[in-house]
Amino acid sequence: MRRKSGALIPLEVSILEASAEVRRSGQAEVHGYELAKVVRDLRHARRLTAYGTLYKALNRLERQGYLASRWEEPQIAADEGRPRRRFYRLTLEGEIALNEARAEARRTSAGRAAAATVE
Amino acid sequence: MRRKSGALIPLEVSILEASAEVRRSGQAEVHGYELAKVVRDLRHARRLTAYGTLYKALNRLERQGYLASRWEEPQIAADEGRPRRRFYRLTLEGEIALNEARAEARRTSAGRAAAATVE
DNA sequence: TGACAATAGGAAGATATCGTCCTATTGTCC
DNA sequence: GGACAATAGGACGATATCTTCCTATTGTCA
Repeated sequence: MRRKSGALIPLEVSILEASAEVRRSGQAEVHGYELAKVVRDLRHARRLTAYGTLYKALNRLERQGYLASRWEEPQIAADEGRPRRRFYRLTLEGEIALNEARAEARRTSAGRAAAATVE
Repeated sequence: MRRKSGALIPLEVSILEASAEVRRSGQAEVHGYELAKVVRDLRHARRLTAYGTLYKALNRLERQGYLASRWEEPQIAADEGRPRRRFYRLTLEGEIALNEARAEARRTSAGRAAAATVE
């Protein structure tokens, strides 16, 4: 797939959506692994087995400035006996991009609906 | 498999063997994942895909006092960007047990050889 | 429109450790 | 010797993140 400059692909929108969702529920940050679950639910059971896909998307979003990340304190992960997590949070730019994507989706579906009616 | 009280099973002998081997090469400790490779080599390419088997054996050996373990400093794993390791080292008891197992193996193979010659 | 280039997606593996569940094997006791 | 109980073994999944390699799709430009 080649990227239409500046546009977000569906998976990326889902990720931003999930980040916003998580924050709305009172959590400032999410780690990738948990995000995977939320995204999986948002896209209703589309399995997303390949975590590589998600982590690559997270990287892209961070490079674009839509997400910011920080690594968990090593001691905490050690205390809880699990691998270290990397936490992501939605940035202001990310929020704006998400809103634009939503608006765009509305326009498109409206257009599609109109077209469907006309046909 | 039921354990003959006090006896070591082949995998456990291999583990102790590998630990001794590693130490001989100047390394005081090994972590499980690396040990898996050494053991895999000792038992020539017997794949040992199931790490669960190895970690369970490590646990048994530690409970029996043949191995001692310590966890890596969380910061080091973090700095190197990988999961935390658990290091094992052969104890004195472990060394003794290993020597006994070796002697036992010699006796058995000698017995087998003799039997084979007689037959 | 058709070719090409760019890149997203998916599979799979690396890095580490551990838990659960079921099966297979073996020692022991009668 | 055969039944039973104990437990080792293996498959698989959880926890987390990331890399590599190949394929599929899509935007763009001629």
